[in-house]
Amino acid sequence: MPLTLLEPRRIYREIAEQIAAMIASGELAPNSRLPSERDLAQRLGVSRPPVREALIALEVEGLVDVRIGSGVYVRQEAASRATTRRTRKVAEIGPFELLAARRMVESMIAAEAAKNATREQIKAIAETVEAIRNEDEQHYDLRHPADRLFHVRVAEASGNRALVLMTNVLWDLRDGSLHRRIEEHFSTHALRDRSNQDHEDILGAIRKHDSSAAANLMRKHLTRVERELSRAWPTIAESAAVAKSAATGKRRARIKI
Amino acid sequence: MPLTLLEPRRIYREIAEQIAAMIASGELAPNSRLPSERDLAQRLGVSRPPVREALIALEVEGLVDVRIGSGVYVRQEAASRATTRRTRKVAEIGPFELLAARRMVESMIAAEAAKNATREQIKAIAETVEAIRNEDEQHYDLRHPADRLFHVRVAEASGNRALVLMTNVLWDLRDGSLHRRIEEHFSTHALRDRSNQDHEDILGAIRKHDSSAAANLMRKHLTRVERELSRAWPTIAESAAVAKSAATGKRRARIKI
DNA sequence: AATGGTATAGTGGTCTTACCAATTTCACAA
DNA sequence: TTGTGAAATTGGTAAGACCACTATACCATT
Repeated sequence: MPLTLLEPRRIYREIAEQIAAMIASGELAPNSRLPSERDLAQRLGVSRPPVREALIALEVEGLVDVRIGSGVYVRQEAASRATTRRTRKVAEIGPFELLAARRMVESMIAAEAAKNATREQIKAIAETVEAIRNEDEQHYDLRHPADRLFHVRVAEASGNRALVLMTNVLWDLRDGSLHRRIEEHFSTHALRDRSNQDHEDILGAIRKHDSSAAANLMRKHLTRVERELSRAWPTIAESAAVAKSAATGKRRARIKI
Repeated sequence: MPLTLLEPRRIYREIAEQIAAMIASGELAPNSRLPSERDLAQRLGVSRPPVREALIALEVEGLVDVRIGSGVYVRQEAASRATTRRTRKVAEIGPFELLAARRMVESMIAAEAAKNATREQIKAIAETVEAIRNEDEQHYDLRHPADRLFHVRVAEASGNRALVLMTNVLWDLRDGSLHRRIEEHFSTHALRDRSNQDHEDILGAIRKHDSSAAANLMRKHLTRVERELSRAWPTIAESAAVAKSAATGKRRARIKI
């Protein structure tokens, strides 16, 4: 019998959720002022601290603007931001969906990097390739921050910080539970060695400023990862199914692979 | 004489900043436990509420994990997340840099949308085109949420939520002060009409499932916007220079156009 | 009439104290 | 050795108070 794993109720989250919903629905218009903290606390039947914490959470998310001595105001872009937030959280983006996106975005970035990379940037990329190799020989099993760093450095070589941000956001998507499970089952020496080879090839193309080669190699790299992941998928899915059955209700993982 | 516009000190931000720095520098390792709230408060010479607010801010940013009755723990991916956070905030990404990125990313997304769009998704895109036209005739001056919605809907038609997220993140970058100034000076009927025409053309290509045409039209659309922006740039830069001279110290806008 | 000062009420920021609920620890008993 | 339960620790919330800042209206001066 699958038990419903419940999460502790934290008032500040419920409050933040309510206010965010009101902003998303337009009930709270941009630039409008929220009730005072004391008012909100009284109306919600709670004390001030949780209300303040909720408002700070919304402030960090960029939904509201706190002006000392004046009040809390809804930001212009709050409504659309609330949407971004939901895309990120509501349904975890599966590994295949993510890899498809990365194949498109990162191959394009690699081409751009080959076009614009400076000597220093190429050197920085080479360092990460070296770091991954050394890491592998000793304790290859860790969560390889160097792998991410390689792709981020490539993006930096494009000279466009928006593209760097794209790369970081894509990699941040790997934090979900399913992705973590993959990390466990999907790290063997053989796979790592081939990835390292791919990285070196990409670095070579960037070094020669051959943008189409860089794009193709990056695409090939990610296609290969996808292929190997789909091969290993049955094993992973099995272990994931167990965890999945334990999660129910609101917490159910709505994962589209 | 340029005056330094001062911002109110908010203890919770200073605390959060300190802890985030310790995480980024590795001083606080992943999975390690932070001192208790009471300890932190005492060591920092403040009371508990500001400490809690700082921790909640870090929690919202995904840097730490709060476990009731146990303690506050540094998340695995905290270090790299801190980097993403910095890319986003440290230096505002300028309009030309952003447009360059959008040209690459969104044209690719448009191609993908043309490939995979369903009838419903095409209809949804058509609705936004219509909405923009109606909006223009009445009060064209507002911040056109429909424009953003058009591009988001196109991304949704790609069938890949990671690409939707990319689009949203790119548009969220337009919140900075400089971008806001642009909105003011860069909205004329003529420009709007041409954008609407572009949108209709893109919609047409997607409808025909002509992916290369969709990509080309999207690229053309953004290239045109960039061209017209660079034409209007002197006026905008002038008004921006005034505001810039008022911002000093930590708040200086490090804008790379 | 315009300007600058001032009083006052409202608001967010912080502090203090206290208690609750969940977790963890650990000594003690079976 | 293995449970078991009480105590200590930790985060969550409540209540009340005070401070600093903002906004507004009013008053005095120019």
